[in-house]
Amino acid sequence: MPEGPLRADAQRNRARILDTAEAVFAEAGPRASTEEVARRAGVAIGTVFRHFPTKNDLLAAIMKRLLARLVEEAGRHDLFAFFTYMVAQAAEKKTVVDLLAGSGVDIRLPEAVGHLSEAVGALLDQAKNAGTVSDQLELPEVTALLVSVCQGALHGGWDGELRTRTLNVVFAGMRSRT
Amino acid sequence: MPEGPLRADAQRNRARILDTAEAVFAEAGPRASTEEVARRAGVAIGTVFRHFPTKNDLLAAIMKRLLARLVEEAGRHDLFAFFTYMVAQAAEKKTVVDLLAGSGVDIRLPEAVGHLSEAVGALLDQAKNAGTVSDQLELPEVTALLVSVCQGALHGGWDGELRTRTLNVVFAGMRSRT
DNA sequence: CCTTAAGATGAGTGCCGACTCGACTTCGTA
DNA sequence: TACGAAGTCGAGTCGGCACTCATCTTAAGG
Repeated sequence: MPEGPLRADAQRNRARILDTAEAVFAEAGPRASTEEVARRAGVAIGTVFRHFPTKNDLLAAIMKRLLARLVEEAGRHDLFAFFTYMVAQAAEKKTVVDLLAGSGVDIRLPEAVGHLSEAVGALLDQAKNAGTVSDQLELPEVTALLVSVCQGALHGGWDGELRTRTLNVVFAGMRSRT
Repeated sequence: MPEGPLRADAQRNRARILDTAEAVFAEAGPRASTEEVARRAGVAIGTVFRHFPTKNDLLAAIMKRLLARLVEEAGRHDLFAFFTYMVAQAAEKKTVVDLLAGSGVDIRLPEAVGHLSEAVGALLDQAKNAGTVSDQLELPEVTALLVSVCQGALHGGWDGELRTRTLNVVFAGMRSRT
């Protein structure tokens, strides 16, 4: 497996596979078969395995992209808006949440997750300075709440109304000093 | 498959299988194999399938027991204590939470879940009357929060400290009127 | 063009886990 | 104790899925 730059068609296929896989796993979770991904990407199964030697590699690649996007997105929101954004995304990203939590598949993306933590940490500091959250609030519980609420939204299939009501309770909790 | 009362040895095996399965699935989640359950219960695989014709039947039976226990437990706590109790249990009950959320396996236990909802509803009313939560707080978001926090605790593997801090934020949110 | 190595293909392999079934064992009863 | 029905056993079947590899195709430098 030479390391040089990919041939044009290989680049195209790789991108296609990544996009398709993201969609497939978002719909069906990490249990979806690699063959389904290949089929919907319009390539042979062997091609998928050429680019991503194991299914985990494929999942890891998707995760990395998604996390990078989230970090970027964090820069565009304040803490509350980012919570709302992530919960809204959760329903469409079964896999992200599942994997962020480590269920089923073993993937280690310490750096990628670390970057997201840092981003949330920045939002938290900013919110503290603005006085919109209690200054006793710390990163660990913020992260814990974020993951929790995403999981809940994901598995519970909340509608817009319930989502708002639930987030409002959490936000109220983050504002109030204990 | 006659319906009459079970033979003594069959009753023993059935109970053994249920207990073992609960432990196995609690440790490894619903992905654990039926054979593992049989092995650890000290019975042949065929025996498991005699009592529970499909794996889902087995999972459903476990869920029903667990939910019944939770409803009973709800009677012994107030709303906040019940939250705390459930989160503490979550780590040991991978399967309950997973299945409450419907991930992976399709099981419908409308009545059993309904009973749990009722029980939480009762705790909520009681808390409202006691003035320990906002009277604008409604059952749907309470349930959503409960499920979320259990999921979070389950997947995140919170330690005692973090668990307390996180729950305190949620409790503060439930107390404060929006 | 022509060459050639990177890449694509897809039938095939091996494994694992849910579920079956005919032979065997045990319980409960008379 | 003897008998039949209920229950147990576990090797075997079956399907699904991750992964392989010999063969064919095509991009890209000369």
